[in-house]
Amino acid sequence: MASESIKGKCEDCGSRSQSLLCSLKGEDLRLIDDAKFHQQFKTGQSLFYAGNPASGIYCIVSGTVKLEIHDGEGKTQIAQVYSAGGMIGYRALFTEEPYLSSAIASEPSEVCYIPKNTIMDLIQKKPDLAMKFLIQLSEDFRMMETRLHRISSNPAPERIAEALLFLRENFEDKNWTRKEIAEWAGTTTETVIRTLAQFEEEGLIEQKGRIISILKRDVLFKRAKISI
Amino acid sequence: MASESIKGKCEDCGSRSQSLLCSLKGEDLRLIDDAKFHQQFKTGQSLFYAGNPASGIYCIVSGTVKLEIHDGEGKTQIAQVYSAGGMIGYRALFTEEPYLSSAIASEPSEVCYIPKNTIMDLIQKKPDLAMKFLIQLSEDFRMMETRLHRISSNPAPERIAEALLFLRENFEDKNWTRKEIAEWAGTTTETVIRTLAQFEEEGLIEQKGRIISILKRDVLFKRAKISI
DNA sequence: CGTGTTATTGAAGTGTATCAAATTGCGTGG
DNA sequence: CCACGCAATTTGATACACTTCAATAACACG
Repeated sequence: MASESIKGKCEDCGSRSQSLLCSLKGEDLRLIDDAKFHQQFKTGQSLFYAGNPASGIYCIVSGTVKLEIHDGEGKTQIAQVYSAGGMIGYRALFTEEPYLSSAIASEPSEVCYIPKNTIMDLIQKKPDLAMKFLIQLSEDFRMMETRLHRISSNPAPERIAEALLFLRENFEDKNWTRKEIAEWAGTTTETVIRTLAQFEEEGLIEQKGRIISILKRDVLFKRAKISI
Repeated sequence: MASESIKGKCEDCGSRSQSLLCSLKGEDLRLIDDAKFHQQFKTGQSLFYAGNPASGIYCIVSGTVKLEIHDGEGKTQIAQVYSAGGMIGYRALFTEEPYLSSAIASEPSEVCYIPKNTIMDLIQKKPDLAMKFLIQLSEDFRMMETRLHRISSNPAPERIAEALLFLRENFEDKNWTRKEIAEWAGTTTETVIRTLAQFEEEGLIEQKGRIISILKRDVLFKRAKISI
């Protein structure tokens, strides 16, 4: 199980500035402060599983958490990834449905859990908070729509190039496994390995053991067919 | 170009009851009534194109409209489909980004265009309208996430079975072309045709010319691996 | 220092896309 | 109402990208 630690204050939280919720001030911030639960997760541990009822949201203080969708045959798709300042499961605030995906810490992570009703009360009080959620949701939606199209219309090398870029640009310090890259790109570990070898041969990247360095970012972008 | 017609009243609109927006009453409804533009589109005509700036939303009065994403090589993906009561482009209310997809009438359709600021004023006035949008967006998001996973982890026959069911259950009276089924399922027209022939051989469906009848709905569901 | 995950390589099979060409069916205009 | 034209459908042949399975090597972790 995840370990609970002594409550820190939102005021002192390093990722507060990036977070939609915790950028609140004064009285409002204190409400969250009082209601939240602070937890730590080791790599591979799960915040929640698909099918679990959703009763609150998770704000990431540090680390990286991935949302995985599993099918019956062991295939896993990484639907989304969040790091410090990110907010997980907020869609559940507005629907009664259980989680669609499982949340797994991809590296040691600190997380604050905030109960649903705390947020809902806040939204009642501050209607412009709803607008912030709308903006966030709209952006996430757009990204999901883009991925749907890319995954269904691009061959594996394009998707892998895109995955490399996306994962590196958004999570600079993290080293992703080939399995994770595959699960993000919607392909297999073996195909990722073979494609990375190809990219290395072309001088686009360099592999030192498990570490991947991007050498020609611009060429890789072209390869990923990212124009938008 | 689409033809504009004489303004009807929202009060008299047949699809009002199903629509998030038009289920408003009294004064609020009248605001929309005054601001809206009523248009008609023939099959294949476009409401807007990907890349166009978004300045309002479209409410479908009758007919069917599909959102298509195109890549550079002529491949098309149907991202979403809406019929009477549906609302298109509402995500644009909350972001400044241009449309990601093009909206095409899939059969003769009546549409009401409502300018962005009319909606935004209403949300200011009625904060719970924001909540309705949040709910709608959350549901659409969930569906998109589900599709992403399905498209990347299921082989073509599963996806086609799923497409058949989805398109039939949600748009009963409409006959979809094999091309449209392919564009929804993320495959090619030829594969759809061959797979339909297979389904027919198995007695799951029946094809009379361009019309597809579903004979064994439950078996088709199993085939589509829909459990959730 | 073992043990399990991650990475790598090879061989084989196949699902699907692609291309091409013929046919059917539908809507439109004469 | 019929004929024309175009789009939708169909079928076949071919190619190959990718998955799958299997077995080994390298690495991280307790």
